[in-house]
Amino acid sequence: MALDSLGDWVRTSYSSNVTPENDGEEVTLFGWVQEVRDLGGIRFVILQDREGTIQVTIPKKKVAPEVLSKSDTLQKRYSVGVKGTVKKTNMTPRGIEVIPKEIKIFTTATEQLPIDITGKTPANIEARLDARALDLCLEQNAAAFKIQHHALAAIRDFLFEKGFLEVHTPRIIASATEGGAELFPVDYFGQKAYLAQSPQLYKEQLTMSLEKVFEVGPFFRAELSHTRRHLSEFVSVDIEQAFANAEDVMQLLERVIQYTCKTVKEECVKELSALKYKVTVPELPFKRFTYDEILNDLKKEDINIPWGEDIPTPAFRALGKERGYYYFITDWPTHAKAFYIKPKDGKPELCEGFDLMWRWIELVSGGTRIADKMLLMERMKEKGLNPNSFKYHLQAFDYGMPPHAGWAIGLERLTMVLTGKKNIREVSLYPRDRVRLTP
RNA sequence: GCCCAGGUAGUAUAGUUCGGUCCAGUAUAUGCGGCUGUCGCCCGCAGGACCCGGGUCCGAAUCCCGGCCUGGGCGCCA
Repeated sequence: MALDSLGDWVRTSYSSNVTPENDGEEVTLFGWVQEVRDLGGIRFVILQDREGTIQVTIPKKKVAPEVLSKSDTLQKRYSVGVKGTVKKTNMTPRGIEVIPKEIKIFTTATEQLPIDITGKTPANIEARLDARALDLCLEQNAAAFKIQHHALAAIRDFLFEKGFLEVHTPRIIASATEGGAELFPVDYFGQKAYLAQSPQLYKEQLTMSLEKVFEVGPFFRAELSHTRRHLSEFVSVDIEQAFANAEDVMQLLERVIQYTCKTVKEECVKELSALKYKVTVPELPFKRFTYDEILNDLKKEDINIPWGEDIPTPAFRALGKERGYYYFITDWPTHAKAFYIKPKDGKPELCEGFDLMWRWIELVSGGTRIADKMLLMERMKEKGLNPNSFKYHLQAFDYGMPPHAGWAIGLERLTMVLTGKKNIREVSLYPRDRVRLTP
């Protein structure tokens, strides 16, 4: 088939911008054929673009022969341009249709698509991810990413307003940031290096100069996790603030979350409706429970966690909804948290780390950090880490490390909460997990 | 890494209990034909599948073993 070029055509409107008030006007639309319904003497072509769909109506005896013959060849997913006249009508849900004067076909598509794009026979997540580029052409599948965009924009707005600087730290590092989690090794000009699991140490160092920083970016964990809420590559929204403690950054966090929910609820009406999901804006302050309180509540449910152990997922599920959807857990046992979390003054078995939970999902973790070099080295040793491998980090503590605190939001997990998606792979464009490396 | 359940046309499913009724049914998609107001259009026709390897058996989609993959859960982790 002879394909058309863009030529001098310029889009005048997205589908959603055309309203009955444009009756009689000429528009140039770009997009894709979503569906062709041919009734014999009349043909309906549903044109889709990023913002929605619009009906192009072709009364076969009334349009120009070139338009008719072009429209004869149209198939699903052809990339097309339509120049035509807007007509007010009560025959379509939108109250308008477009009668074409000229149609351009830019590219074609295979006859048999790998997934059903009309939504009549929804595909499984696996088939969808294998054909992700096409999968995202479905409104309800793209919706989660539009919501993620607005959520991240809200977070950025809020942090900029509070005086945070956006920074970028290395993804390629020489040694483990935190110990614990498994790292992906990479070859760095013959040296052994790793993909970063977190910006933790760098963002802490930046508090002694830039004071309030945040970073949004991907991080990598080589864990063999097999759950609905783990990815090998995930996006973290990290902040770190000088001259602040856990309570300060918890207050910042709950406002960030509230503002984000409010923004998404207001700006993503169409997307939320496509997802059939409602976002509720949480009240402030979020409830705060200590680790001991959670353990006591679990005892009432006949779940006994020995003091000092991490709280397993089934225990969180058992706690039910009465805790509210968002809640903090504070006062964790020091040894259950990372080495850089500050033990409580006068009660060193507890620490100033916290988690923000959404029901049973850990959304955010954070805390007051240790600013004292000797104490930090002590904690490293207790965790079985060798302070020598952190010498570049530790030297920063010789130059006036301020008291500081911070947190990290798992962006995909937040997106799950904002979209109602139950599998984290739905809210990652091209998810990477233990077995999936493509597309 | 462990436990449970699975893997059937492009997609989604029925059939597996108790091997023969299944050269595998249905919907949707695709192709061809028809239809002037559809919007999950409708009608007719056509082609299209039992995850891979091995085993048992007269006979395997169905039973057994191994592998790979998927869903759910656990662990690890965040």
